[in-house]
Amino acid sequence: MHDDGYDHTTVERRWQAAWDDASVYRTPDDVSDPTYVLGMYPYPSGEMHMGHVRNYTITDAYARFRRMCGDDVLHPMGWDAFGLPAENAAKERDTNPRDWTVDCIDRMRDQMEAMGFGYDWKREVTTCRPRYYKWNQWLFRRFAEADLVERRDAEVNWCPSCETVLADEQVEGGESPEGSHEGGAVELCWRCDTPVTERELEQWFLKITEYADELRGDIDELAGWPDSVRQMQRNWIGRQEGSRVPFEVSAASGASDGRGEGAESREFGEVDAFTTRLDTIHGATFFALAPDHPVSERLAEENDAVHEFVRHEADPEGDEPNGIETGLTATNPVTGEGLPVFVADFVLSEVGTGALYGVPAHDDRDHAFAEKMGLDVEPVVAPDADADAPDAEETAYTEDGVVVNSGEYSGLTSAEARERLTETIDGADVETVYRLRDWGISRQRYWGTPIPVVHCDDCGPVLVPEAELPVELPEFKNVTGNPLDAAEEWKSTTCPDCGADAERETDTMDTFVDSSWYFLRYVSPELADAPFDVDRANGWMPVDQYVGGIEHAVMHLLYSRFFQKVLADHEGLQHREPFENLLAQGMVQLEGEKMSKSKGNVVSPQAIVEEYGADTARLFIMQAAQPERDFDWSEEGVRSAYAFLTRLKATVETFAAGDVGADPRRADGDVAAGTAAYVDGEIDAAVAVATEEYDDLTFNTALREARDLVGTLRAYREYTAVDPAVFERGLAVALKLLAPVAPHVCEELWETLGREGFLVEADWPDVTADRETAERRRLLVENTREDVREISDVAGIDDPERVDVVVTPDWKHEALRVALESDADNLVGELMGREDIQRHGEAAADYAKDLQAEREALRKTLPPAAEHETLRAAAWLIEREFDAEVRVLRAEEAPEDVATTAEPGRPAIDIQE
RNA sequence: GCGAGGGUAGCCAAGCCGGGAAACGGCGGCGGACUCAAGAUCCGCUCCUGUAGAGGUCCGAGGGUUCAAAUCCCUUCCCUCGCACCA
Repeated sequence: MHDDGYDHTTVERRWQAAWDDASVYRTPDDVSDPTYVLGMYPYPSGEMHMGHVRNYTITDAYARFRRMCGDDVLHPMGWDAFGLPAENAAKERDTNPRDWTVDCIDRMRDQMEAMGFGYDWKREVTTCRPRYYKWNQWLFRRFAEADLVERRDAEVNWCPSCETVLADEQVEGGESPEGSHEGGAVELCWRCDTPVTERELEQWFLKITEYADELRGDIDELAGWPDSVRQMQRNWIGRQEGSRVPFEVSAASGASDGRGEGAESREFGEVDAFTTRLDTIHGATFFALAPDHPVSERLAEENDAVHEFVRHEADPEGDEPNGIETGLTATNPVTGEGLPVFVADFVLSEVGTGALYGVPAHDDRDHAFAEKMGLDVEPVVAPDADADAPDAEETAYTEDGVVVNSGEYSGLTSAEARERLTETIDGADVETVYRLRDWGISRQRYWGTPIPVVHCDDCGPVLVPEAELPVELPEFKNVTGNPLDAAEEWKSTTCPDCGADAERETDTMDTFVDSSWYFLRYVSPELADAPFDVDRANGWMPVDQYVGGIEHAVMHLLYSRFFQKVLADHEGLQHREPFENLLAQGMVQLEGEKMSKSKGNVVSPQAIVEEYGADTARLFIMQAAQPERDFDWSEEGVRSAYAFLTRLKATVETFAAGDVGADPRRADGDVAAGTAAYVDGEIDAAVAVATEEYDDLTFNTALREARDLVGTLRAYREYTAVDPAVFERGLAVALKLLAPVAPHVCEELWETLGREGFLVEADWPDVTADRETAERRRLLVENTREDVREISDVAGIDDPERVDVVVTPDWKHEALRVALESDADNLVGELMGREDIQRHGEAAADYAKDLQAEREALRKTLPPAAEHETLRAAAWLIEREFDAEVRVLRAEEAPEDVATTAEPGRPAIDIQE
C-alpha cells in the first residue's frame, strides 16, 4: 500500500472474489444477441505489459458500461498459445513447450484477474489444446473440400547447418554492404550465424486470393473501422485494373546479337504482359521479363550471360534498374513492330504477369532503363488535344492525355484508347491483378497445429479423415531441426485411402490460422461436434467492438475476414464480416518512446498494481488520452489518479458515517436549497455527458466528467450542510460513472453507501438532462463568475461586502428571441414595432440597436426563468469564493442603472465594497 | 513518390464532424487559506495591457471563403505510420 492512500490490495482482492463467487461475468448460452466486446487475445508470454493493460482495460470498461446499460454482454478471453517463443524457451530450459505455455497462461490469467478484468472464464479458449486445434484441422479439411487449399513449391529461408526452415523473424543481420549491387543482403541464422539460403519446399497454401475481390470491396462497408486500417488493407490487397496483352516472343529476324549458345528451338510462344497503360502501347520500345519468369529461366539454362545476370547480377532491392538483352524479339500486337526482349531485375514476377512492355516516354522507371540501355523514347500521349507530343527525352510524361502517333487510335483520350485497344487486340482482355498472394500456412515447427495430411507413395498427399481428428502433437523432442521430423513413431502411419505405409505431414500451421476464427469459438467453446454453433454464432456475431494493436491491421484482421467469408459460403454463417467496430489502440510510451526490454524503459504493470492498485492503473491509463492515441506513462498522472480515488473514498466514507458537513453559518434553508439545486443539476449534466462519451469510447472525457462531479460534491460539502438525498445521489452517480474503469473501489464504496446488490450489476443512471442545456448553464455560471472576478480585480476590490447579480428582464429575452427568428432588414424597426418592447423606451431602442449590430452572432440563451434559477443555484460558488453576501435579483428588484446593463446570458453585476 | 493520421498556451491534452466566448481538464509554476511546520486538502492566478466585466495578440506557416475561422477551402512546412522499381 502507498502512504496516504487506501488499502487497495484488500479492496481489490475482496471484490474479485465476490464477483467470481457471483459469476457476474457469465454469459449464458441462451441469450439471443449479446453485445460482443472483444480484445485481441494475447500470446501468453507470462508477463502482462502495459499494452495489454490498456487493451483489456478498454474492452473491460466498455463491457462493464454496456452491462450496466442493461445489455447482455459477451466478454471472453483466451490464449494465442502456439508459436515459436514457447519452442525456443523449452529448448533453452530443457522443458517442453506445453508445460512452459500452460505455466505462462496461469501466470497471465492471475495477472488479468488482479487487474479486475471481468471475463467469462468458462469460455476461455486455448489454441494449443487438442480440443481447439482439432478444429483448425477440421477447417483445413473443409477448406480443402471447397478447393481453397493448394500444395505447391514455395521459397523458404533455410539454414543449411541447422537443417531447418527459418521464419523471417529468425533471419538476422541483413545489412547489405554499402555500394554493393550484387548479392543483396547478408542474412544469417539467428542460432548459428550460418548464411541463410533460399530453398524451394512444397508448402500448403490457403487460397485467399479467391476472395481478393470481396475482401477488397467490402473494406468500403467497414464504417466502424479506422481509415488507417482500411487503407492498410487496401494497400496490402493492392488491386490494379488493367489489361493483359499477349506478345509473340521469338528469336526471329536476325535480332540475335550472337550471344545465343545453340540453335535449338527459339520459339517461346505468347508471353502475356500486364499493363494499366495500354494507351501507350504504340510507344513501346522494349519488352522485359522478370529474372524468375519461366522464359528467363529457360533462357538462363542455355545462355551463360542470361544465367550470370539472373543468378548474380539481378538486384531487385537496388535502386538501379539492371537488365540484360536476350537477343529475342517480342512482337508488338498492335504495330507488328519487333521489340528487343530484356531480362530485367525491376520486373517482379509477383506483380502482374512478370512481364511488361516498356514505354520510356510515359513511365519513369522505363525511362530510366531506356536511358541506361540506350533505347528509343517515342512519345505517344499528349497532355491535351491541341498539344504536340511532349518531349520525353529528359523525363517521362506520365499523365493521361490524348493519344498521338498511334495510327487509327490517335485523337482518343487515354481512357478511350485503353478501352478500344483492349477490345481490338487479339487475345487481350481486361484484367484485375492483386498484390495479395495466397497464404502459405506451412511452418516447419513443432509447436503448432499439425497439418492433417498423410503422404502416401501411391496416393500422394491424403487428408486425414474427420473421424481421426485431431492429429495430436507427439511428445516434444529437443533436437536440431523440426522435432516432428524426429518423431519417427508418430510420423509413421498408414494411408487412409489405400492402407499402405505412409508418413504424416510434419509441417504445422501458421498460428494466424488459430486466430482467424477464435472469436467464433467463444460462442460455444465446449462444442464437441463442430468448431462453433452456427445458429448461436449467427445471433451473437459479428463482434460489436473489437480492440487491439495496430500491428494486426493487416494479417490477423485480413485472415479473419477471409475465414469469416469462407465460413459464410460453406458453413452457413450469416455475416460476411467478423468485426463491426474496430478500435486500434495507441501505445503506452515512456518519454515519447515505445517501451521495450532492450531499451530498459519498461514500466511493469505488476509493480504499479502493487503500489497503487489496479483501479489506479486503469484510471490513469483511461484518462490519459483517447484510446487510439499514443500517450506517455507519467508517474505524476498515476499519483494524481490515486489521490483522486483516495479522496473519493474519504468523501463517501465521511458521508456514510453520518457527517453531512454542518456549518451553522450557512445552514439556512434558502442557500442550502439553492446549492442543492445546483448540485442536482450538475449530477444530471455529468450523466448526460459521460454517457455520451462512454458510448463513443472517449473514456478520457467521460472520466473528466466523473472527476468534476466528485469535485463539485466535495466543494458542496465543504461549503454547507448538504442535503443528504442530493449528496447521496451524487455519490451514487459518481460511483456508477467511474465503475467501468475503477470497479473495485467503486464497488467497495457502493457497499459503504449501504446499497443493495453489486454495483457491477447496477443500472446505469438515466440520462435526464439535455447536454446542450446543461452546457449552456455551465457557461452562464462560469462567465458570471469570471466577470465578478474580473470586475473586482480590475476595480481593485479586495474584499467585497456584497455582490448583486441581476438577471435580465424578460423583455430583453423576448427581443433576443424575436431577433433570432427575424429576417427583416430593419431589426430595430421590427423590435420597436412591438408594444411590449417599445414601452421600455430608450433602453429598448439601445438594446435593439445592439441586437442589430451583432445580429449574425446572436445565440440562443437559457430562457429567463432558467437563467434566474441557474444563477440562484450557483450563487454559493460566488459567495464561497469572495466571502461576500450574494444576491441574485430580478431586474425589477434592482436599481435601474445596474439592471440596464444586463443581457440574456450575461447578468448585470454590482459589487459593493 | 502514393496514402492515412497528427502539429492547440511551459508540458500533456479537450475543442475541429454540425464556424460565433483567450480556447475544458490535468501536470508544472505562482499567490492565498488551513497547519507550529511539512505533506495532504481547499480557493485563485498562470499571452500582453487595463482602477467595473474592456482592448490587443493567439491554435505549425501563408492565403481564401464568411458578418464571424482553432474549426470550412487551397497552398506550404514539419512529425508519425502504412505502401512502394506495382507495369
